[in-house]
Amino acid sequence: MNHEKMTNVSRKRGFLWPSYEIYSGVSGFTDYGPLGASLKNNIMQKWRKQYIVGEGFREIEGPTVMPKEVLKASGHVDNFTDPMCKCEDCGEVFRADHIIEEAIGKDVESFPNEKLDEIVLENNISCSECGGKLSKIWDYNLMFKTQIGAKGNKIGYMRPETAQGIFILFKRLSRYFGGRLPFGVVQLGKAYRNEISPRQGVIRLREFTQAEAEIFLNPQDKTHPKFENIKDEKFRLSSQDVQKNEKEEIVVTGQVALDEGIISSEMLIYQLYLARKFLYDIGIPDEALRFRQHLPGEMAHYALDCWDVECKTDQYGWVEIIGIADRGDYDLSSHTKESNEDLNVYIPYDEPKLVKKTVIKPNMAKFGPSFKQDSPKVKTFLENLNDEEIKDLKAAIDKEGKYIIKLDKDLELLAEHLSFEEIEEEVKGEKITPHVIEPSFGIDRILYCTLLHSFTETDEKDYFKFEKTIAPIEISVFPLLNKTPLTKIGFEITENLRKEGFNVDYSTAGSIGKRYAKSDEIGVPLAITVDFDSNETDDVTVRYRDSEKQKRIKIDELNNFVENYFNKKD
RNA sequence: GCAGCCGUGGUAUAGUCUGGUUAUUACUCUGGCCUUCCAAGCCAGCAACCCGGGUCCGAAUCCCGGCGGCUGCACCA
Repeated sequence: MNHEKMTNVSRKRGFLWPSYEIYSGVSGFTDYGPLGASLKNNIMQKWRKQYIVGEGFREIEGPTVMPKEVLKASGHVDNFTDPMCKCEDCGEVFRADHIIEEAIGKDVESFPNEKLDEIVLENNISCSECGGKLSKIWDYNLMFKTQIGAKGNKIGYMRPETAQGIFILFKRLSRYFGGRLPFGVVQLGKAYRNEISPRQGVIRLREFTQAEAEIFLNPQDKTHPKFENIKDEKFRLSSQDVQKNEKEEIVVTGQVALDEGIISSEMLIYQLYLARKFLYDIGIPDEALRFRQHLPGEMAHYALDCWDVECKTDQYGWVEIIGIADRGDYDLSSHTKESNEDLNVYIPYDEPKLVKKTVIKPNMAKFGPSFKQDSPKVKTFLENLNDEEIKDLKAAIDKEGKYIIKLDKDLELLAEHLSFEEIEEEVKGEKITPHVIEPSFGIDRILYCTLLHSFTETDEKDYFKFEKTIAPIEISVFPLLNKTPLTKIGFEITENLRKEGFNVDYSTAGSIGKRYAKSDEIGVPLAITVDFDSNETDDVTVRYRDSEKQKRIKIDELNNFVENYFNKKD
């Protein structure tokens, strides 16, 4: 692990570059160079393979510009802000709640801005730098704001997370999945947050890539069919208890974590397992990872429970790279309220439930004479009673022979007006608002950690020891010298491998040693060298990046050999 | 956003205090030579004073503003 060397190589070789460099750059943005872009794509492809192919989730792609209503409902318009104020003399900008707290020693977090303005006036709070007058307080919202359409009266925001795009499609998605829970939907794409002062390179970007899965499930049933397979997997956990009481991290199996209530559900544990498996497959070892539960005050406005996967770095300490949250029904309920669309599913019971209940049979023949024009009202009243009220009514009539209905006037209901019947009713299911378990991956951070932990220093060389399935370039082809027929053979080999779908670099530049060194450095797993013997013996040298061992392979068998090596199934 | 330090080819740097010839050096990179494998050698070449303004006969160098980087503070649902 060596941040400094790694970032140098990554800049030099074309993984990560600062954005808008020729205009002196803008912080909080980053460019992926040729190798970085490929690496990122490979990581995202691998992610798709795990969640879409492996778990049967389905992918959607929504717009990145969202109308205000969506983010109002999600809570981002109101909660994704900081109250700010500015000194009218020196221009210094402050967090309003902080400067107030400092001045009067009272916690005013989540007070409305008007209230904060009042407090500033009443307590005569001034600029802590120059003593100048403070401006009115405004909200600094971390979302990028824009307008939709020419009139400019439709406010839009760049989405601050990809998740909302899935929630707002819930009706169509639940129909797509046949109305059955659980189901999983994923979205990969850009999200935007206008950070006040981003630093730390690719760790905190204003525009970043997320890969999120939203798993909709029955709140009564957070089990997972594959939990059985992973219940003995061990997890290194830093729970709320561990953090609050400054205990050692605990290492427990999934089963124990469930039994002792450390993690609340099978589904959540299974997602922790999947997240770790993914990271392992792209070359981030378990030792570099830990699971940390959010503390109550730290939790986002929507979360019931949240576990971060954190990765160890030498430069930034433990960095959050994945958040796995139980969002409860927060989002679907909020969107139901805001949009007036029912975002729920009908859950049929395994077996219809037989519910015993008492129903009222009004004796309509007696109604007319007794209630006259009030008859329909009495009928409606009786029809709208719930089980509890029917019981009370029956009890009253059994005991006292009458029941007073209080409508616009009191009406006396007698035993002769109605009869009761005990029936058994079949209830087949109920409507519920699903809960959501959300694994949310920060792709840029994960890519950084992949670079950091793949970067290997030995006595001979420093290089990216990528897992071969994510290496941006898979094979290097080198004629030993820049001469025919070596170049001709080399070029043919390159073309053949490219036809098979391999990402191949062909180069004749510089000495063979230099080319090997560069090829290793950018993490190409295999190099193929054509020499003067190749022309006569029809074979070439294959060299492995990690061991630097070489072997001769017949040119005819080359495609087969590399396909086996990369285990490519297309 | 604030404070301190900093910004010279792709990389690492000399020169800045004390303004003055064609901006130093090494590596890298590109082309060539090389009949045999791990950054070799030889020849040739590309390539820089963060941006804008000011002072001055003259600015990489001094002054002001901006942008960016690092560190600290603040911020990071």
